[in-house]
Amino acid sequence: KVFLHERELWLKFHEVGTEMIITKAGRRMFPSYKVKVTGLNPKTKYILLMDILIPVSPRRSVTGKAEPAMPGRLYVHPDSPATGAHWMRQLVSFQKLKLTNNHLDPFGHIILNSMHKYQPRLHIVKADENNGFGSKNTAFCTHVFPETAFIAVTSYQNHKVRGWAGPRPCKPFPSCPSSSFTPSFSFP
Amino acid sequence: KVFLHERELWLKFHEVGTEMIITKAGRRMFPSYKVKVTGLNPKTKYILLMDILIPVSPRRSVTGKAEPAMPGRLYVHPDSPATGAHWMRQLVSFQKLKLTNNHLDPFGHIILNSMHKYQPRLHIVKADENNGFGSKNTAFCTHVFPETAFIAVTSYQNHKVRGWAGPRPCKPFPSCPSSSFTPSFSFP
DNA sequence: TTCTTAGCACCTAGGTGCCAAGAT
DNA sequence: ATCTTGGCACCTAGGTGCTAAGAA
Repeated sequence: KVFLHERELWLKFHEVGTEMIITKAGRRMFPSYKVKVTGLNPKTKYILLMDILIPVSPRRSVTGKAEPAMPGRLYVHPDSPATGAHWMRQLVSFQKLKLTNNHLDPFGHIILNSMHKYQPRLHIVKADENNGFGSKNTAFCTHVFPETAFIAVTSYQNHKVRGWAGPRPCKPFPSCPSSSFTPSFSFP
Repeated sequence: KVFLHERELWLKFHEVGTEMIITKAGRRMFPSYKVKVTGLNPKTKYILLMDILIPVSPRRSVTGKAEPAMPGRLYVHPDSPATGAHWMRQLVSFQKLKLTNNHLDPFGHIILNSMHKYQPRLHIVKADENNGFGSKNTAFCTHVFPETAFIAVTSYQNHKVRGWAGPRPCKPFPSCPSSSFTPSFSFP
Protein backbone atom coordinates (compact mmCIF):
# COMPACT_ATOMS: atom_id res chain seq x y z
CA LYS A 1 0.00 0.00 0.00
CA VAL A 2 2.89 2.33 0.73
CA PHE A 3 6.36 2.03 -0.78
CA LEU A 4 9.45 3.91 0.30
CA HIS A 5 11.19 5.70 -2.52
CA GLU A 6 14.96 5.23 -2.97
CA ARG A 7 14.90 2.43 -0.47
CA GLU A 8 18.36 1.27 -1.55
CA LEU A 9 19.76 4.65 -0.66
CA TRP A 10 18.15 4.53 2.75
CA LEU A 11 19.45 1.01 3.29
CA LYS A 12 23.01 1.99 2.44
CA PHE A 13 22.88 4.82 4.90
CA HIS A 14 21.24 2.56 7.42
CA GLU A 15 24.13 0.10 7.24
CA VAL A 16 26.62 2.80 8.09
CA GLY A 17 24.32 4.43 10.62
CA THR A 18 22.09 7.19 9.35
CA GLU A 19 22.59 10.60 10.86
CA MET A 20 20.42 13.65 10.41
CA ILE A 21 21.64 17.14 11.05
CA ILE A 22 19.44 19.28 13.24
CA THR A 23 19.94 23.01 13.58
CA LYS A 24 18.32 25.90 15.32
CA ALA A 25 16.82 27.22 12.09
CA GLY A 26 15.64 23.80 10.96
CA ARG A 27 17.25 21.31 8.60
CA ARG A 28 15.79 19.03 5.96
CA MET A 29 16.39 15.32 6.01
CA PHE A 30 18.84 13.65 3.68
CA PRO A 31 17.93 11.37 2.08
CA SER A 32 14.49 12.86 1.82
CA TYR A 33 11.43 10.86 2.73
CA LYS A 34 9.31 10.08 -0.33
CA VAL A 35 6.67 7.43 -0.74
CA LYS A 36 4.54 5.89 -3.43
CA VAL A 37 0.98 5.36 -2.24
CA THR A 38 -1.55 2.95 -3.71
CA GLY A 39 -4.88 1.50 -2.76
CA LEU A 40 -6.63 4.66 -1.65
CA ASN A 41 -10.15 5.54 -2.63
CA PRO A 42 -9.60 8.08 -5.43
CA LYS A 43 -12.49 10.26 -4.34
CA THR A 44 -12.01 10.18 -0.60
CA LYS A 45 -10.01 12.94 1.04
CA TYR A 46 -7.00 12.03 3.10
CA ILE A 47 -4.48 13.78 5.24
CA LEU A 48 -0.88 12.56 5.20
CA LEU A 49 1.36 13.41 8.08
CA MET A 50 4.55 12.34 9.74
CA ASP A 51 5.79 12.16 13.27
CA ILE A 52 9.20 11.17 14.55
CA LEU A 53 9.57 9.44 17.85
CA ILE A 54 12.05 7.57 19.93
CA PRO A 55 11.88 3.88 19.09
CA VAL A 56 11.48 1.41 21.90
CA SER A 57 14.98 0.90 23.16
CA PRO A 58 16.31 -1.99 25.19
CA ARG A 59 17.42 0.36 27.95
CA ARG A 60 14.01 1.18 29.27
CA SER A 61 13.79 3.00 32.53
CA VAL A 62 17.50 3.51 32.77
CA THR A 63 16.72 6.91 34.14
CA GLY A 64 13.31 7.79 35.40
CA LYS A 65 13.21 11.07 33.51
CA ALA A 66 14.02 9.77 30.05
CA GLU A 67 11.88 11.16 27.25
CA PRO A 68 8.35 10.24 28.21
CA ALA A 69 7.37 9.40 24.62
CA MET A 70 6.21 12.97 24.34
CA PRO A 71 3.51 13.73 21.83
CA GLY A 72 5.96 15.80 19.79
CA ARG A 73 5.15 17.83 16.77
CA LEU A 74 3.57 16.60 13.60
CA TYR A 75 4.42 17.45 10.02
CA VAL A 76 1.24 17.61 7.99
CA HIS A 77 1.99 17.26 4.31
CA PRO A 78 1.26 20.64 2.69
CA ASP A 79 -1.05 19.10 0.08
CA SER A 80 -3.40 17.95 2.83
CA PRO A 81 -6.27 17.50 2.61
CA ALA A 82 -6.35 15.99 -0.86
CA THR A 83 -8.09 13.19 -2.68
CA GLY A 84 -6.77 9.67 -2.92
CA ALA A 85 -6.32 10.29 -6.64
CA HIS A 86 -4.04 13.21 -5.85
CA TRP A 87 -1.86 11.27 -3.44
CA MET A 88 -1.55 8.29 -5.80
CA ARG A 89 -0.87 10.42 -8.84
CA GLN A 90 2.81 10.70 -8.11
CA LEU A 91 5.40 10.35 -5.37
CA VAL A 92 4.50 12.06 -2.12
CA SER A 93 7.51 13.98 -0.89
CA PHE A 94 8.22 15.02 2.65
CA GLN A 95 11.29 16.86 1.46
CA LYS A 96 10.29 20.10 3.13
CA LEU A 97 9.99 18.61 6.57
CA LYS A 98 12.53 20.23 8.85
CA LEU A 99 14.22 19.09 12.02
CA THR A 100 15.38 21.37 14.78
CA ASN A 101 17.02 21.11 18.15
CA ASN A 102 15.43 24.31 19.38
CA HIS A 103 12.89 23.34 22.01
CA LEU A 104 11.29 26.77 21.64
CA ASP A 105 11.16 26.61 17.84
CA PRO A 106 8.59 29.08 16.52
CA PHE A 107 8.40 27.68 12.96
CA GLY A 108 6.53 24.49 13.69
CA HIS A 109 9.47 22.28 12.78
CA ILE A 110 9.85 18.91 14.41
CA ILE A 111 11.83 19.17 17.62
CA LEU A 112 14.41 16.47 18.38
CA ASN A 113 17.16 15.93 20.89
CA SER A 114 20.69 15.64 19.59
CA MET A 115 22.47 12.31 19.92
CA HIS A 116 19.21 10.41 20.23
CA LYS A 117 17.85 7.80 17.89
CA TYR A 118 14.57 8.40 16.13
CA GLN A 119 12.07 6.61 13.94
CA PRO A 120 9.93 8.50 11.42
CA ARG A 121 6.36 7.28 10.96
CA LEU A 122 3.87 7.98 8.23
CA HIS A 123 0.16 8.29 8.95
CA ILE A 124 -2.69 8.28 6.49
CA VAL A 125 -5.89 9.68 7.92
CA LYS A 126 -9.29 10.07 6.34
CA ALA A 127 -10.28 13.71 6.46
CA ASP A 128 -13.44 14.30 8.42
CA GLU A 129 -16.26 16.62 7.40
CA ASN A 130 -14.20 19.64 8.42
CA ASN A 131 -11.05 18.41 6.69
CA GLY A 132 -9.52 18.03 10.06
CA PHE A 133 -8.46 15.01 12.02
CA GLY A 134 -8.16 13.82 15.55
CA SER A 135 -11.68 14.65 16.57
CA LYS A 136 -13.65 11.64 15.43
CA ASN A 137 -11.11 9.65 13.46
CA THR A 138 -10.97 6.26 15.02
CA ALA A 139 -9.24 4.48 12.16
CA PHE A 140 -6.08 5.41 10.35
CA CYS A 141 -3.04 3.70 8.86
CA THR A 142 0.48 4.02 10.20
CA HIS A 143 3.53 2.90 8.27
CA VAL A 144 7.01 2.48 9.67
CA PHE A 145 10.10 1.88 7.58
CA PRO A 146 12.83 0.75 9.97
CA GLU A 147 15.51 1.71 7.46
CA THR A 148 14.58 5.36 7.92
CA ALA A 149 15.60 5.38 11.56
CA PHE A 150 18.38 7.80 12.30
CA ILE A 151 20.38 9.52 14.96
CA ALA A 152 19.90 13.25 15.35
CA VAL A 153 23.18 15.18 15.49
CA THR A 154 24.21 18.78 15.25
CA SER A 155 27.23 17.89 13.13
CA TYR A 156 28.16 14.65 11.44
CA GLN A 157 29.94 12.14 13.62
CA ASN A 158 30.75 9.82 10.72
CA HIS A 159 33.48 11.43 8.66
CA LYS A 160 34.72 8.20 7.15
CA VAL A 161 34.09 8.91 3.52
CA ARG A 162 34.60 12.10 1.62
CA GLY A 163 32.49 13.21 -1.27
CA TRP A 164 31.50 16.52 -2.73
CA ALA A 165 33.47 17.66 -5.75
CA GLY A 166 36.71 19.10 -4.56
CA PRO A 167 38.67 18.89 -1.37
CA ARG A 168 35.70 19.10 0.94
CA PRO A 169 34.37 16.38 3.20
CA CYS A 170 30.70 15.48 3.08
CA LYS A 171 28.00 13.20 4.30
CA PRO A 172 29.36 9.69 4.74
CA PHE A 173 28.30 7.45 1.93
CA PRO A 174 30.28 5.20 -0.36
CA SER A 175 29.54 5.13 -4.08
CA CYS A 176 26.69 7.55 -3.75
CA PRO A 177 24.19 7.18 -6.56
CA SER A 178 22.40 10.11 -8.09
CA SER A 179 19.89 11.78 -5.87
CA SER A 180 18.42 15.16 -5.18
CA PHE A 181 21.90 16.32 -4.34
CA THR A 182 23.54 14.62 -7.24
CA PRO A 183 25.85 16.57 -9.45
CA SER A 184 28.08 17.73 -6.68
CA PHE A 185 29.17 14.37 -5.41
CA SER A 186 32.42 12.68 -6.30
CA PHE A 187 34.15 9.68 -4.84
CA PRO A 188 37.84 9.52 -4.35
CA LYS B 1 -13.04 44.42 2.23
CA VAL B 2 -10.14 43.92 -0.15
CA PHE B 3 -7.15 46.23 -0.46
CA LEU B 4 -4.50 46.15 -3.14
CA HIS B 5 -0.97 45.99 -1.79
CA GLU B 6 1.62 48.44 -3.13
CA ARG B 7 -1.09 50.39 -4.85
CA GLU B 8 1.24 53.35 -5.39
CA LEU B 9 3.59 51.13 -7.34
CA TRP B 10 0.76 49.88 -9.51
CA LEU B 11 -0.43 53.43 -10.08
CA LYS B 12 3.00 54.62 -11.17
CA PHE B 13 3.23 51.83 -13.66
CA HIS B 14 -0.32 52.49 -14.73
CA GLU B 15 0.49 56.10 -15.58
CA VAL B 16 3.28 55.04 -17.90
CA GLY B 17 1.32 52.08 -19.23
CA THR B 18 1.82 48.80 -17.49
CA GLU B 19 3.26 45.99 -19.54
CA MET B 20 3.56 42.36 -18.58
CA ILE B 21 5.98 39.98 -20.23
CA ILE B 22 4.51 36.71 -21.40
CA THR B 23 6.69 33.81 -22.48
CA LYS B 24 6.27 30.29 -23.64
CA ALA B 25 7.43 28.86 -20.32
CA GLY B 26 5.32 31.26 -18.29
CA ARG B 27 6.24 34.54 -16.64
CA ARG B 28 5.26 36.04 -13.30
CA MET B 29 3.69 39.45 -13.07
CA PHE B 30 5.63 42.49 -11.98
CA PRO B 31 4.55 44.14 -9.85
CA SER B 32 3.07 41.13 -8.18
CA TYR B 33 -0.58 41.04 -7.21
CA LYS B 34 -1.03 41.02 -3.44
CA VAL B 35 -4.10 41.91 -1.44
CA LYS B 36 -5.12 42.45 2.14
CA VAL B 37 -8.46 40.82 2.88
CA THR B 38 -10.81 41.70 5.73
CA GLY B 39 -14.38 41.01 6.70
CA LEU B 40 -14.44 37.27 6.11
CA ASN B 41 -15.98 34.83 8.51
CA PRO B 42 -12.90 33.42 10.31
CA LYS B 43 -14.29 29.90 10.40
CA THR B 44 -15.79 29.68 6.94
CA LYS B 45 -13.69 28.18 4.17
CA TYR B 46 -13.06 30.23 1.07
CA ILE B 47 -11.38 29.80 -2.26
CA LEU B 48 -9.49 32.72 -3.74
CA LEU B 49 -8.84 32.79 -7.44
CA MET B 50 -7.97 35.13 -10.26
CA ASP B 51 -8.86 35.41 -13.88
CA ILE B 52 -7.60 37.88 -16.44
CA LEU B 53 -9.84 39.03 -19.22
CA ILE B 54 -10.05 41.60 -21.93
CA PRO B 55 -11.72 44.74 -20.61
CA VAL B 56 -14.58 46.21 -22.56
CA SER B 57 -12.89 48.30 -25.18
CA PRO B 58 -14.38 51.15 -27.20
CA ARG B 59 -13.54 49.42 -30.46
CA ARG B 60 -16.15 46.74 -30.20
CA SER B 61 -16.80 44.63 -33.22
CA VAL B 62 -13.95 46.12 -35.18
CA THR B 63 -13.39 42.64 -36.48
CA GLY B 64 -15.99 40.01 -36.13
CA LYS B 65 -13.57 37.42 -34.91
CA ALA B 66 -12.14 39.38 -31.97
CA GLU B 67 -11.65 37.44 -28.76
CA PRO B 68 -15.09 36.22 -27.77
CA ALA B 69 -14.52 36.92 -24.06
CA MET B 70 -13.38 33.35 -23.81
CA PRO B 71 -13.70 31.64 -20.46
CA GLY B 72 -9.91 31.53 -20.14
CA ARG B 73 -7.96 29.84 -17.44
CA LEU B 74 -8.22 30.48 -13.75
CA TYR B 75 -5.49 30.75 -11.19
CA VAL B 76 -6.67 29.24 -7.93
CA HIS B 77 -4.57 30.47 -5.04
CA PRO B 78 -2.53 27.50 -3.80
CA ASP B 79 -3.70 27.94 -0.21
CA SER B 80 -7.28 27.26 -1.30
CA PRO B 81 -9.42 26.14 0.32
CA ALA B 82 -8.62 27.86 3.60
CA THR B 83 -10.45 29.55 6.43
CA GLY B 84 -11.27 33.21 6.52
CA ALA B 85 -8.85 33.48 9.43
CA HIS B 86 -6.09 32.13 7.22
CA TRP B 87 -6.72 34.57 4.39
CA MET B 88 -6.97 37.54 6.74
CA ARG B 89 -3.91 36.59 8.73
CA GLN B 90 -1.55 38.20 6.30
CA LEU B 91 -1.23 39.47 2.74
CA VAL B 92 -2.51 37.09 0.10
CA SER B 93 0.05 36.90 -2.68
CA PHE B 94 -0.61 35.88 -6.25
CA GLN B 95 3.10 36.15 -6.93
CA LYS B 96 3.32 32.67 -8.40
CA LEU B 97 0.68 33.24 -11.03
CA LYS B 98 2.25 32.91 -14.44
CA LEU B 99 1.33 34.29 -17.82
CA THR B 100 2.03 32.59 -21.10
CA ASN B 101 1.47 33.19 -24.78
CA ASN B 102 1.45 29.49 -25.56
CA HIS B 103 -2.09 28.56 -26.49
CA LEU B 104 -1.22 24.90 -25.91
CA ASP B 105 0.39 25.54 -22.55
CA PRO B 106 0.53 22.30 -20.54
CA PHE B 107 1.34 23.89 -17.17
CA GLY B 108 -2.01 25.45 -16.41
CA HIS B 109 -0.68 28.99 -16.70
CA ILE B 110 -2.98 31.78 -17.78
CA ILE B 111 -2.96 32.14 -21.55
CA LEU B 112 -2.95 35.64 -23.03
CA ASN B 113 -2.49 37.18 -26.43
CA SER B 114 0.46 39.48 -26.96
CA MET B 115 -0.22 43.15 -27.57
CA HIS B 116 -3.66 42.97 -26.03
CA LYS B 117 -4.88 44.78 -22.96
CA TYR B 118 -6.04 42.78 -19.97
CA GLN B 119 -7.70 43.30 -16.61
CA PRO B 120 -7.01 40.95 -13.68
CA ARG B 121 -9.95 40.13 -11.41
CA LEU B 122 -10.03 38.63 -7.95
CA HIS B 123 -12.81 36.31 -6.87
CA ILE B 124 -13.64 35.16 -3.36
CA VAL B 125 -15.83 32.08 -3.29
CA LYS B 126 -17.24 30.18 -0.36
CA ALA B 127 -16.06 26.61 -0.52
CA ASP B 128 -18.90 24.14 -0.78
CA GLU B 129 -19.14 20.87 1.12
CA ASN B 130 -16.59 19.28 -1.20
CA ASN B 131 -14.21 22.24 -1.02
CA GLY B 132 -14.97 22.86 -4.65
CA PHE B 133 -16.75 25.66 -6.38
CA GLY B 134 -18.88 26.29 -9.41
CA SER B 135 -21.38 23.58 -8.71
CA LYS B 136 -23.80 25.20 -6.35
CA ASN B 137 -22.14 28.48 -5.55
CA THR B 138 -24.58 31.16 -6.45
CA ALA B 139 -22.95 33.99 -4.56
CA PHE B 140 -19.37 35.17 -4.68
CA CYS B 141 -17.45 38.45 -4.58
CA THR B 142 -15.44 39.85 -7.45
CA HIS B 143 -12.99 42.68 -7.07
CA VAL B 144 -11.43 44.69 -9.88
CA PHE B 145 -8.58 47.13 -9.45
CA PRO B 146 -8.40 49.16 -12.64
CA GLU B 147 -4.81 50.16 -11.90
CA THR B 148 -3.74 46.54 -12.40
CA ALA B 149 -4.75 46.53 -16.04
CA PHE B 150 -1.85 45.88 -18.37
CA ILE B 151 -0.80 45.11 -21.89
CA ALA B 152 0.65 41.68 -22.54
CA VAL B 153 3.90 41.78 -24.50
CA THR B 154 6.66 39.36 -25.32
CA SER B 155 9.31 42.04 -24.82
CA TYR B 156 9.06 45.48 -23.31
CA GLN B 157 7.93 48.21 -25.67
CA ASN B 158 8.65 50.98 -23.20
CA HIS B 159 12.40 51.43 -22.97
CA LYS B 160 12.26 54.99 -21.75
CA VAL B 161 13.90 54.53 -18.42
CA ARG B 162 16.87 52.43 -17.55
CA GLY B 163 17.33 50.71 -14.25
CA TRP B 164 19.09 47.66 -13.01
CA ALA B 165 22.53 48.21 -11.54
CA GLY B 166 25.00 48.50 -14.33
CA PRO B 167 24.74 49.26 -18.00
CA ARG B 168 21.61 47.21 -18.59
CA PRO B 169 18.16 48.50 -19.43
CA CYS B 170 15.19 47.27 -17.46
CA LYS B 171 11.50 47.61 -16.85
CA PRO B 172 10.44 51.22 -17.28
CA PHE B 173 9.85 52.91 -13.99
CA PRO B 174 11.13 56.20 -12.56
CA SER B 175 12.31 56.39 -8.97
CA CYS B 176 11.45 52.80 -8.26
CA PRO B 177 10.82 52.17 -4.56
CA SER B 178 11.85 49.02 -2.85
CA SER B 179 9.93 45.95 -3.93
CA SER B 180 10.37 42.26 -4.34
CA PHE B 181 13.00 43.03 -6.93
CA THR B 182 14.62 45.78 -4.97
CA PRO B 183 18.33 45.74 -4.47
CA SER B 184 19.17 45.52 -8.12
CA PHE B 185 17.48 48.69 -9.26
CA SER B 186 19.25 51.98 -9.87
CA PHE B 187 18.11 55.09 -11.64
CA PRO B 188 20.50 57.14 -13.66
C1' DT C 1 36.89 16.26 26.17
C1' DT C 2 32.66 16.39 23.82
C1' DC C 3 29.05 18.69 21.84
C1' DT C 4 26.95 23.03 20.07
C1' DT C 5 26.69 27.36 17.58
C1' DA C 6 27.50 31.05 14.18
C1' DG C 7 29.50 32.29 10.08
C1' DC C 8 31.13 31.11 5.73
C1' DA C 9 31.71 29.51 0.89
C1' DC C 10 29.60 26.68 -2.23
C1' DC C 11 25.89 24.96 -4.86
C1' DT C 12 21.23 24.69 -7.12
C1' DA C 13 16.84 26.15 -8.75
C1' DG C 14 14.44 29.45 -10.68
C1' DG C 15 13.21 34.28 -11.95
C1' DT C 16 14.78 38.47 -14.88
C1' DG C 17 15.86 41.49 -18.78
C1' DC C 18 18.83 41.76 -22.76
C1' DC C 19 20.41 40.70 -27.25
C1' DA C 20 20.61 38.68 -31.76
C1' DA C 21 18.47 35.81 -34.83
C1' DG C 22 14.25 34.23 -36.68
C1' DA C 23 9.34 34.56 -38.15
C1' DT C 24 5.45 37.13 -40.11
C1' DA D 1 8.62 46.81 -40.47
C1' DT D 2 7.15 44.60 -36.45
C1' DC D 3 6.81 41.05 -33.32
C1' DT D 4 8.56 36.60 -31.47
C1' DT D 5 11.84 33.20 -29.88
C1' DG D 6 15.90 31.07 -27.71
C1' DG D 7 20.02 31.61 -25.41
C1' DC D 8 22.53 34.16 -22.20
C1' DA D 9 24.40 36.48 -18.01
C1' DC D 10 22.87 38.17 -13.90
C1' DC D 11 20.55 38.02 -9.65
C1' DT D 12 18.12 36.06 -5.48
C1' DA D 13 16.56 32.76 -2.16
C1' DG D 14 17.51 29.01 0.18
C1' DG D 15 19.78 24.54 1.22
C1' DT D 16 24.45 22.29 2.40
C1' DG D 17 28.64 20.89 4.91
C1' DC D 18 32.83 22.88 6.69
C1' DT D 19 35.54 25.31 10.06
C1' DA D 20 36.60 27.78 14.11
C1' DA D 21 35.12 29.47 18.21
C1' DG D 22 32.22 28.81 22.14
C1' DA D 23 29.69 26.10 25.83
C1' DA D 24 29.08 22.23 29.01
